[in-house]
Amino acid sequence: MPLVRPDDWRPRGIDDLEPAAWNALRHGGSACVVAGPGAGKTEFLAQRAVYLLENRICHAPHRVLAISFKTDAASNLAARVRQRCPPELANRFVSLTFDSFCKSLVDRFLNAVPADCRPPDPMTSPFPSGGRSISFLTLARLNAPQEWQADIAAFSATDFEARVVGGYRLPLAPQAPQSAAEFTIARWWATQLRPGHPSSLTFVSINRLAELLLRANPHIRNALVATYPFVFVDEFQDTTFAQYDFLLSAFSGGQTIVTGVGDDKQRIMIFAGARRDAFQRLEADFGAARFPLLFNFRSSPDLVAIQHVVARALDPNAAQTVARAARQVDGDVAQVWRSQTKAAEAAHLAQWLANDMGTRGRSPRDYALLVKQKSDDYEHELASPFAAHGLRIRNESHALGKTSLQDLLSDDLCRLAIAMFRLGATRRAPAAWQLVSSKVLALRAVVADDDIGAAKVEADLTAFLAALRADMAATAPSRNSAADFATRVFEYLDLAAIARTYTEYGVGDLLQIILEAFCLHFFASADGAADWTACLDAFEGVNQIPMMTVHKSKGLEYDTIVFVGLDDQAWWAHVPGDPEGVAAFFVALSRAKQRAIFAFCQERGARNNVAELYQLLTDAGVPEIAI
DNA sequence: ACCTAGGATGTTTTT
DNA sequence: CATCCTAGGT
Repeated sequence: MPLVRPDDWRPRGIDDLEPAAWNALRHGGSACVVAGPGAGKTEFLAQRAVYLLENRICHAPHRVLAISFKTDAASNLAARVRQRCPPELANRFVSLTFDSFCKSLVDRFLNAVPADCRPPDPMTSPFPSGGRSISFLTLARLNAPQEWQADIAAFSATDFEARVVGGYRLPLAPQAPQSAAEFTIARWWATQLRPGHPSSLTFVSINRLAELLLRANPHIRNALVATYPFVFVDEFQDTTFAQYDFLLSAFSGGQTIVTGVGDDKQRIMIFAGARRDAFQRLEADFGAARFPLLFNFRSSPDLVAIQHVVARALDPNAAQTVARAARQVDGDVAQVWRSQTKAAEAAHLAQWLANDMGTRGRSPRDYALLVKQKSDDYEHELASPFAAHGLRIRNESHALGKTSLQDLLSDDLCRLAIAMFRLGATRRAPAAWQLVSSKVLALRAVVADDDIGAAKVEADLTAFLAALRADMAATAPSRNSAADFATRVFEYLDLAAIARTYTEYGVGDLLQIILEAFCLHFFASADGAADWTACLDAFEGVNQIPMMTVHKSKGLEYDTIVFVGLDDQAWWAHVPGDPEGVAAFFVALSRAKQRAIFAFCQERGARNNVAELYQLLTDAGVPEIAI
């Protein structure tokens, strides 16, 4: 394998890399970088990007393309690279999600999509129209020739799109279906692309159209390959059929060096259509070499030893990782808590958390409550026992109309409104002012060099905020007063201008969904708040203990995690021996920097199906304590 | 209007 | 497995 050695290069912003990371960073070909929990995946990718750019291994005008699954992962990686190298180099680091990359290709080269598959311009919002999968498969079967009906009946409604459509390449020219799969896929496409109708393409369709576009237009593919000699793919173990096939179609052939980073032991998205063999395919199709990273910068040595027991259950050849973080707590780093009733469990948990925060000087954000699913149920059960100890829970998935707390809090309009209210609640909020003034200038369509227009808008904004501040100071928070102020702020911002200025609110009903969710959450946060700052803190979850599913916790870390509901009821879908369940358990355990607690409550259910998970803890020497 | 059996759903992201 | 939804019946 070719090695590139620009010799004196040192990592930026950190002291050093582990030896395996150096090897992976300097490797001249494609690579599978196997990075367990706490290995510093994002840092590795950022350092490799800087290495390639600074040493002109990726020289202008060539670029490094980093593909992530989630927008925040893509933006975190981009921010890390910007911190680590000069802007003229960082500008050639392109960090996108799979879906935004595919959609940008289809949008840009719409007319190069073969005509019989070309969606109308503009494409409509690719969010799931919902609830047609089952009837769709039934209908397809009823319309199919007799000999294909049995095969079609065997397709599963839950993953037909991800596995079957996602793994299928559209033909360059229309052709008659040759199999049950092709027949059903053709019917499926007929629901996506209806001539004369506004199309509602899913993300899988957009991916397939992007793949077809590149295959049908070699000059576009060649330009893409020439632009990006280096491609990074984060969380490679979760690559779906469609995503892998896109990567293969677009970038295989030897010109592109692909770096896939991930960890099969954290492969928990099979149920949603991820491939089981993504890393093997990367080795086979791109000649990728394997580089297992061995350091764990997150968890204390005692926790790393426990993680290793679980890791060995998932992969008997799993290498022993090297703990680089120090232990900060006395006593057990992991325990199983066994309780009889949910009430006893909740009371003990609340008291223990309140006490631990007090004695160790920790904040609620250092802890996390992890659950398998249905966090709303656990939130309802735990909220009042926690309140009795002065603790509040921030349930990331908390339902707010058609959206959730986490989606509301990351929404641009919500952030703008909250910044307005922060400025209404307090004089000093420079970050909020920065955000509000720039967004309001955009909403009022003030162009960059229009100083007079900008001054007028800012004067108007200042006057609005001064009046808002005076009235908020004179009014206690309540559902009613919150409703009045919300109306006032949204009227000032001007919803029509918002729909005009930000494309995401222009189509579909996102604006309505966000407004409804904002009101629900804002009114609830105002209810009983001592003052407006307390209301806004409650809204944003300041000083609240995060609660989320294991799936959402992937990539995050906390001093102490408490897994609530390690029982057969919560793990109803788990069949003993299924690696995906053990992987979910591994993800939960490996979020902890210092301590992991597993709460078992007899009232919640038995522990026969999940006995193997408790056995792993027992094997690792984790004690069980009756509470 | 109400009952009931049977089916879908749950762990997810994405412009 | 538990819960919610809905088609089809009264």
